[in-house]
Amino acid sequence: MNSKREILIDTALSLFYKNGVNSVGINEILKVSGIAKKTLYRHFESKNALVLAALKQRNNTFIEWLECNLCDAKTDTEVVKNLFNALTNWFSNSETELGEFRGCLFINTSAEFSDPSSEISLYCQYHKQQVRELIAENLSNPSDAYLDAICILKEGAITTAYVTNDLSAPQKCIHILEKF
Amino acid sequence: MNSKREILIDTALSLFYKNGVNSVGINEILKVSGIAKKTLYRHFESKNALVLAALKQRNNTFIEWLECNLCDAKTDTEVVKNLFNALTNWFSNSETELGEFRGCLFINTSAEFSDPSSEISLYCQYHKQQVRELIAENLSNPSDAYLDAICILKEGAITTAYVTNDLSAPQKCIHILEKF
DNA sequence: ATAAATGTAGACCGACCTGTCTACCAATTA
DNA sequence: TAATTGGTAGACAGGTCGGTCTACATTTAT
Repeated sequence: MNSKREILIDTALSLFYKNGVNSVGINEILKVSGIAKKTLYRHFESKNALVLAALKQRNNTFIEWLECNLCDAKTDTEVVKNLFNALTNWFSNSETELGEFRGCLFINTSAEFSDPSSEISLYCQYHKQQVRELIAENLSNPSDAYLDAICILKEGAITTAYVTNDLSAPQKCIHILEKF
Repeated sequence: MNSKREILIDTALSLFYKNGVNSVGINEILKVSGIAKKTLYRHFESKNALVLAALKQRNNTFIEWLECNLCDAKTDTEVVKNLFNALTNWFSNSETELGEFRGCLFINTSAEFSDPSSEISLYCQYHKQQVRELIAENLSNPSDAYLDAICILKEGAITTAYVTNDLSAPQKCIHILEKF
């Protein structure tokens, strides 16, 4: 019976994403999930372990979501369009499985953890690699330069949308890549 | 005599940038700066006020630094080159006045403050506008699309460099913009 | 010289943090 | 039936948080 474990991860993830990892205490997660502290510490040896589990969950959800959005593209330009249209939907809260847009959890979490060699920072880095590989798999023989451009613009779109509240950033990225 | 005030801001800023705003306590700032708590609260009514002052200081430093890097450009492509070369220098810790690279303080701080209408989040947004305007001033009749491209790529370069540790991102941005 | 402002040192407040522990309950399994 | 497992509730420990306050020292201005 690992349903408690899953409830803990789901609750933690939604709170972490909404308010930031360091701003959410264990007790809040317990209160919201209605699970006892002892149970949490049977499943996770520390808060960091729970954070890591939540990041992994988010990574799975996100990769799956992105996969679905890219898979039906027939040309490279369609992949790009699908990718950035998907971002637009995410930013405007049309993708329920991703939750209310609050930037990228992995960027946000990296920002909170100053040690780049910590397990958590490394996992954030890993997530970005995963996304990059997924995009690469959906392109036909992409050059490194093209892939780099897509990925940098993707990060730029996420950051711009979140910090400056400009939801049109992904559409601008499509135009930029048209000329590439 | 506002030297104490300045010391507090400088100390707070360097700690905030290194470790994140929420991870740095008032007491740590006091210990490092060697200033009494009462003095801090005479100058600032709350920690948030100190955070805001530190952000303003960072904004000034950053804008000044960027201004110096852009001002001697003669063509638009030179402005772009100067901008992204400056980012490269920043990321590789060759710009002492910006401190050891730990991403963008304003992006990081936005990530920590979940309420987008808070004064702090709004100031982060303001900073990005300031940078955009500064870039615009150094370009000759730039189209909105061109300016958008530069700014999105800039955010992408910062985020990519920080999260995935790819210091070459700015140079890739130059190539992307060459084809624009 | 006197008064006001600015400073230091740090005790203290109530709240919250992660993590441990006791005590008890319910369900499954040998 | 007895024992094990997984659960609840929450006190507790040791520490940090932002912020207030007292008591005293030093500087500045009138």
